[in-house]
Amino acid sequence: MIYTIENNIIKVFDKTQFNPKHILECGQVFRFGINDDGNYYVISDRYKATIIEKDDCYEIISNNASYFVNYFDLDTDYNEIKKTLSKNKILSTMIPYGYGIRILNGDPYEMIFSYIISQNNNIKRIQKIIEKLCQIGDEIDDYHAFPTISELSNQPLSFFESLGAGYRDKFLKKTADDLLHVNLKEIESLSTDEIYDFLIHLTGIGPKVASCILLFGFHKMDKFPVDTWIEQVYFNHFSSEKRTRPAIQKYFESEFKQYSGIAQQYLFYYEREKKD
DNA sequence: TTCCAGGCTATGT
DNA sequence: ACATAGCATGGA
Repeated sequence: MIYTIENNIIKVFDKTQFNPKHILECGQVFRFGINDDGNYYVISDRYKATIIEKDDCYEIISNNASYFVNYFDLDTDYNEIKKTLSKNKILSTMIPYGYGIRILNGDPYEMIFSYIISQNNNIKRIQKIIEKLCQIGDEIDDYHAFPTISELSNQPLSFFESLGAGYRDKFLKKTADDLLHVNLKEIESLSTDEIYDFLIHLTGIGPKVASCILLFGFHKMDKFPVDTWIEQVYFNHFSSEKRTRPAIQKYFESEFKQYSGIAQQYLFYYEREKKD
């Protein structure tokens, strides 16, 4: 996709494959919001970006332009991907609702803790719990960085209990301790199956959460996480054949292959958006 | 009051 | 290998 960088401002020139509402509200990220002036902002790891719409482009204003070029996956052409995915007639009717979706390159540690919190939970409450968790992160300008793994593992269980995370507090504490001496940079170089195996042995991570972390934290686009919304969209639009969630995941991954994760985001956004 | 939310762990068969 | 009870919290 075409973009330029000047004075730490990224200009994105193709509004047909970059839309902040679609990107941020399709469920892949939790630390975002809308400023008083109506512009979206997003915080990832230690960095913050604000997105402003101009006549011919979107401007991404941040404290680390190169970080956000990678974060927003700007070197990938999503119009080509949409063309391929549109061969599926059902999906092709849903893509227009979230035409500007892109898969973000989130920080693996942040994705792990965020998606442990997400299980059997709703997005508003997930966001509240994560923001509370971030109070112990570095203060930068008007926001907090996501806490480092040592900051997290230094906290007693009572800290996690104070987040209002419910029964997940013990999962968070145990995973923080287990990850303290793990270098995720080394994990990143493993195969998708090996990373999945590593993730699913952590406490509080099952098939769905592991798939989300692979997709949003390790950019493994062939993963198709199945939650209650996707289950709905499967039964309402794709098949009346009864399947378990793992079976639904296999069904979609064999249909959408290396672009499964992107297809999943279009479906998730479509299903949630029409209820708002 | 009951049901549900980006499901997982533990415990059965 | 597969099925299911129990789980913390808060909003509809």
